[in-house]
Amino acid sequence: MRLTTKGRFAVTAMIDLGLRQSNGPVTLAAISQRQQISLSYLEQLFGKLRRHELVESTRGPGGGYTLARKASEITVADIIVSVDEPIDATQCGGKENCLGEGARCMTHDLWASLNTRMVEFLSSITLQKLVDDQLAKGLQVEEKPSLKRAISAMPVSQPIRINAPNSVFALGNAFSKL
Amino acid sequence: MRLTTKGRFAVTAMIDLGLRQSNGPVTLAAISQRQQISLSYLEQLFGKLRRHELVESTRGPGGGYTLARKASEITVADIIVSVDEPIDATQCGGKENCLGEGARCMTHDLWASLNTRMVEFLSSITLQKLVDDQLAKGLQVEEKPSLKRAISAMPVSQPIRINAPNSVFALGNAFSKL
DNA sequence: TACTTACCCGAGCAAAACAGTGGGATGTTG
DNA sequence: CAACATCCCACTGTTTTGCTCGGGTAAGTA
Repeated sequence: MRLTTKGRFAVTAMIDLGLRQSNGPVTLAAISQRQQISLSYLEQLFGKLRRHELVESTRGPGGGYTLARKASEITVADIIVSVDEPIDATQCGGKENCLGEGARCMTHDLWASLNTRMVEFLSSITLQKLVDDQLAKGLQVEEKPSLKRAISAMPVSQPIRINAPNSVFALGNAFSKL
Repeated sequence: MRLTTKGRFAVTAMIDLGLRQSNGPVTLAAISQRQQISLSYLEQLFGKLRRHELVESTRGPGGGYTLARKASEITVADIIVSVDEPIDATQCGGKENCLGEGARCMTHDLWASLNTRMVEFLSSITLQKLVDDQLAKGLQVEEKPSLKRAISAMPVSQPIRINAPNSVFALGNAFSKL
């Protein structure tokens, strides 16, 4: 489990998608504009997200991406491992007795447990939660009803624009040097 | 807050230090051998750890590094931010209204909260806890009493070698593909 | 059919980060 | 003094990041 800006981009894009997919597929071009992420980079990220079955794609005009399952069933951990993939934290290739004498290099057990704790933590945060946070923070999702294609079985879109507790920057300065 | 192998190296080295500093200063050369981390790389990491006042150095023969404060007062978050430093997760330089129209680019608040949650989590894990885990896992710290220098006010070394619940690899395979 | 939209895919590329090397300087001890 | 061990800086090679370009393919519209 690595944690880089790459994963952040992916999570940001997924939130954007979660916020707007109730109108039908969302194009990468739109996400690119709103979130200031290069289109080609988004394509690479979503290629991975699609291969990990977190999103589904629809080609052609009116197409774009939608979540492959409910936002409440997608976790931050899912997203991050999808784009950050491999990583072998143990650095000795997972071999036992990496230092001979049955010593086993410590990082083994150590990172095993720390890593699972990280994964557990990030698995406890669902995309739905992050989407709700954004809505609660006063973000407005502009309806774009100019859509020809009626997606089959469009789920009941959750109530939108729950303008709520302000304190927009309550945490914003808490890590100016992080 | 980034999370890479660099931070892992630092945490690993700090645990090694925490395990053995009761005998007096620990040399980087020794940590390098035990943990299989290049000496020069360790020097760089400990340079940062020292500048962040997590460790103290003693030069000359018999010298080495010791923890600057009790292991129970050093957290994983402390270590990681020391070596991983800067990172501006917001990508718009912390400016408000980064997209004009008072829109504020979402990543702002989002990463603020997710980041603080990460930091909170990693701050809840002390070095002492990790050291105890290692001891509990059956790691044996060989005493090296051939030490001439008696460090002033050597703290009472905690009981060592608490061979305890086995299950060494209970979690080890839980993330073969992480 | 032609045209547009939008996903798909690969090659490549500059900059940064990662991990390590080398050489030397400084300070401490015996 | 010599040995030790931190300190410090510059430099290297590899990987990852983040991005561009160029060309595909599938789906919808006229």
